[in-house]
Amino acid sequence: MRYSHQRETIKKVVYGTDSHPTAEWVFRKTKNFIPKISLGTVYRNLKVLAEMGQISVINDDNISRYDWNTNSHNHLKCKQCDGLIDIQLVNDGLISNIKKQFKFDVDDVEITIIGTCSKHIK
Amino acid sequence: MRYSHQRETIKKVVYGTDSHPTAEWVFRKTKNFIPKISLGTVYRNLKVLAEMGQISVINDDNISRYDWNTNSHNHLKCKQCDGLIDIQLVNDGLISNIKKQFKFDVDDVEITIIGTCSKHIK
DNA sequence: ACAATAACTAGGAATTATTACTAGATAATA
DNA sequence: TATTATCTAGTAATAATTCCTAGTTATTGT
Repeated sequence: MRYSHQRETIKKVVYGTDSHPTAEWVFRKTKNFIPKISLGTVYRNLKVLAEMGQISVINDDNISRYDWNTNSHNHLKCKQCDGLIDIQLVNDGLISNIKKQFKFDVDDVEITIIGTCSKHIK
Repeated sequence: MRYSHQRETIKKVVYGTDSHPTAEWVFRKTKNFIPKISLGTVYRNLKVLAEMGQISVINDDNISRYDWNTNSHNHLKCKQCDGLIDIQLVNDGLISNIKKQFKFDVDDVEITIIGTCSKHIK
């Protein structure tokens, strides 16, 4: 893996937000630093960063969003503003339970809680 | 909403499997009954069936899959065979907890457990 | 039963997100 | 500094899904 200015900049952009941005958003932001960067470069580098474990990918409504937070965590998803909020739920016992009950080797537990965030509750 | 042979057939196809099929799969199966059905019709009707609450939509790796089971339930997703297995986890207290802790009105809790199913564990 | 009509369909074009390709640019190395 | 393997910009291709339109069909009133 060779150093690349593009990849470093893309990484900084993702690390600079909590908004779980899409590739398109990362592309627009990165253009502020590298105006001639191409969308394909953004996609390719988001993918390699994810493969290297430096960012994580979130699957949201059939589009990919990216997250600097690679620790296993969960999300509150607001239907009103479409925002994703990070939370940390403790699943003590859940994993070992699943393993016993279903003979299923657990790698990760994805929990997304859909609803309405405080901004939209009167 | 008018009766339509196509829609009824599509619904029966979805209700006839536990495999959480994609639109493409439903299209192929439905063609056995209505050879001239078009993919657009399948997509449109899957969407209206979901809007009517008669089927549910699962977002899996950026493609939509459909499920006759509209009760809130959870999934085990096997990385090896790409299968989805229905399970029912009890989240006693989780919802009210989230509501208190984050002032967030919960509509649904989506839990997908990623890993390896029994078929692939030696 | 029949005509009127609003909703539905097939077929194909359009759109959106993403990946693939390629000629030229650039980081690493000796 | 020359070599070279990796990377990028730009663009074409692909995949999933939605949109559009002329023709078809279920429904309703007569």
